[in-house]
Amino acid sequence: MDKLKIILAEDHNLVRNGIKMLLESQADIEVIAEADDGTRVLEHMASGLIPDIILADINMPEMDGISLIKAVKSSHPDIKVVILSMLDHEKYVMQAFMEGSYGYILKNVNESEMLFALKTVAGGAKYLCVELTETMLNRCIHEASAQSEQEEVQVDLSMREIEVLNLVAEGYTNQEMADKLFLSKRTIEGHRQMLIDKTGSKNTASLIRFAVVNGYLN
Amino acid sequence: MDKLKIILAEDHNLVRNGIKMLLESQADIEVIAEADDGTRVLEHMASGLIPDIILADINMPEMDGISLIKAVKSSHPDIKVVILSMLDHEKYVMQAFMEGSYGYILKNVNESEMLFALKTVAGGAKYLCVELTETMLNRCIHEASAQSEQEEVQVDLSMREIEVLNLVAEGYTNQEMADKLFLSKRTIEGHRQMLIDKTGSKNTASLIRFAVVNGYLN
DNA sequence: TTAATAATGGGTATTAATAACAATAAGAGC
DNA sequence: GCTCTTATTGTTATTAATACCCATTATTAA
Repeated sequence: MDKLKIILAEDHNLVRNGIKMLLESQADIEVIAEADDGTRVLEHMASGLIPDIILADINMPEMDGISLIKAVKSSHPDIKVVILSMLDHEKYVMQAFMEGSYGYILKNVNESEMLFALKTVAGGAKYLCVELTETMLNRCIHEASAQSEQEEVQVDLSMREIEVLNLVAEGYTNQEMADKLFLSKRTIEGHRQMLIDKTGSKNTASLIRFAVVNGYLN
Repeated sequence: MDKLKIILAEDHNLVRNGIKMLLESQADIEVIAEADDGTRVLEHMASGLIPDIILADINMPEMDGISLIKAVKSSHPDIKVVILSMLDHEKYVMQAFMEGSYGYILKNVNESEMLFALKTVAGGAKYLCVELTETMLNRCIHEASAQSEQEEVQVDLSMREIEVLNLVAEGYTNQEMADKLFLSKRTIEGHRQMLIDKTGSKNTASLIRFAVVNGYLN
């Protein structure tokens, strides 16, 4: 099996050398080039150095990691970019993956995780470091539990009522709905009264708020 | 350093033996007990076999993995349960972590990921397997992009208008709001007209839907 | 089979909301 | 100082919504 070819892009010398030493200690990994900026990476590639993976700091002077992803994506779509970062801001994580990053790793990962990440990415999967995965999990759990705790209000509405409810929310008047549904205006009025009564609302305004909050609108 | 002590709970013999062989081939891991059901795990622990990690199938005959988490949590809160599963249903993943699981691993992971997962968990972090992390990432990206594409509607509302808007959504009539805010009923009517005009709504109903959807209600 | 319920409608009365014509006072910006 | 905007209020008219009373029909449950 060939060695995994990597270009390392990181503007701080000490950090770059440390990571390089770690990677070169592995028999199946080879750092074929280094760069202190995104533009330098593109220059390397233009001169024929084609890696499997680019390991890039998200924060570099001229061209940052995110911009580098875009540039690489368009010229060499099969090269995988992995972002290195000090920041655990979720915004950057999402942005990186949306732009096509294959990995996002905080700089405080240990050796084994870094190597595992590179092999995972080399295998075609995406990798998010353990610490960030945990953060994301906690957020999802939070959202899920917040959702489940508020969904106590459950009202049994008929199909017709839900249909009318949706039209009301779109701004239709009783007469318009009656014409649209081939019903009497009086019937629609009856449904609306039922909706207000069943949901315990005071009027249309509070009814619609209830409907949106509790997900009764398509 | 001591060996990592593991109890393996899995009702299918072949699978259990396979995993056991994989783990025992590692110098720093020891499978101290096996079980074909959650209840058997508790029996082992009652008789003095205390592991660092319990690796448990989510689907077992009597007591499943999730129930096992709860039982272990209450009697031995420092023991970490890692769930093994065939299913990639997100619901189970969330449920497992909400109950206090330390890991969730699909059965199709390779050896190195399994070992990495166990070491990560032993170190106190939570672990979600690469495949599921990717699924979750994709969902987050989806949500994020869906959010950003709809948030084009931005209306500049004054403090008063937002105040009135909230009261309207709570079901107050113009007269009630006028009394509450020490204003003329006619003033409230004016604000409501502005709200409808500014947001491009047809009436109160569509105004309130707009307000909830776009987050104008506290 | 009978009773209950949901969907459909009618009548009528009252209340609330919407719309379009205004004016005045206060404050911000030039 | 002057202008422009915003918040405030007025008058009047029309339209829409709400709240009761009720009946009929069809379907469902007991």
